[in-house]
Amino acid sequence: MPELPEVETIVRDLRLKIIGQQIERIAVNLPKMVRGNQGDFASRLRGLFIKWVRRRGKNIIVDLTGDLSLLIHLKMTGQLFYVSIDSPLLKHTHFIFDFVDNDHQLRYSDKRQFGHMHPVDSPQLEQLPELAKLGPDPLEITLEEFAEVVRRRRRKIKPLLLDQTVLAGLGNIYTDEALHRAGIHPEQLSSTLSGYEVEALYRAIQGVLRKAIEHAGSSVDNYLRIDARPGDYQRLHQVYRCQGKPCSRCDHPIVRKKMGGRGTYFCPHCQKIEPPFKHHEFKGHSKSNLNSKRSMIRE
DNA sequence: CTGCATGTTAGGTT
DNA sequence: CAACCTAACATGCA
Repeated sequence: MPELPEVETIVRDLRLKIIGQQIERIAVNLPKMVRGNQGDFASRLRGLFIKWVRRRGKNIIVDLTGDLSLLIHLKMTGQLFYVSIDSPLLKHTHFIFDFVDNDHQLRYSDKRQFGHMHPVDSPQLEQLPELAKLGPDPLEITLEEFAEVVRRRRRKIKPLLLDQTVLAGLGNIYTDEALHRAGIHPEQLSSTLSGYEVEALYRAIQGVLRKAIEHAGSSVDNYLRIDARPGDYQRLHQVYRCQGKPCSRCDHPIVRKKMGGRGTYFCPHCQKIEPPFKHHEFKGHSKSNLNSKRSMIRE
């Protein structure tokens, strides 16, 4: 569940709490959640100071002294909490970090145990396949670069946007929200998008992500902020888990459809699959082209 | 009991 | 090589 806006919120909140702190000890309740050498995880990190916290796609990177970085991926149900040592332990708490001279703990809990923590020598971070393979951040890519990747590939647009090697950070919620905002059908072939549609999609992705970060992410199912408060953006979802509700733009009901194994939410009325644009048809001024939204959009 | 939720990777097929 | 499909991971919920 945690996608770019949720991970970004966690990273920003963590920065305010743990930068400069020294790790006193770590309790590892479920060693298999550690990637790399499980045996020396706690001893390797003990005594180190937290220098910085950052995000790469949906990964959290905690940079420590001693040229060590801790790579954390929450996958679907991972949660990080920074809470008082007195606060009751949640059921699936797998790691507890204690800090020197501090009455708060950093806790990692993960119901389904898909997430992981991975200590890596900082200089070698970028060579890790899981980071090296990631595409550009959707908030940093330029329109030109975005247009290039979208048009060079020949894939349905939704799975393309979900592919972390193409763009790093979008998940199921924000692809559906962005496609709705741009008025593009999730199964539209990426190579058939007009220049206008590519730009609309680019702005929709960035607009949705920025808004979602402003609202501290979407709390559906699992995600909570590090102080256990929920995010706020789920109230602003236009399509995700809104099946049956009227579309905010055209009033037609939002539908849910299984696509490539995942739930996909869209408005079949204002997100239509457009046929590939053919220049010679346009030059001929065929009636269907003149009357379609597409021909108005294209030069 | 069944099916569904979702991120990612592995492995296989087209 | 690219695109696409399914299974797997583990748990809880309707």
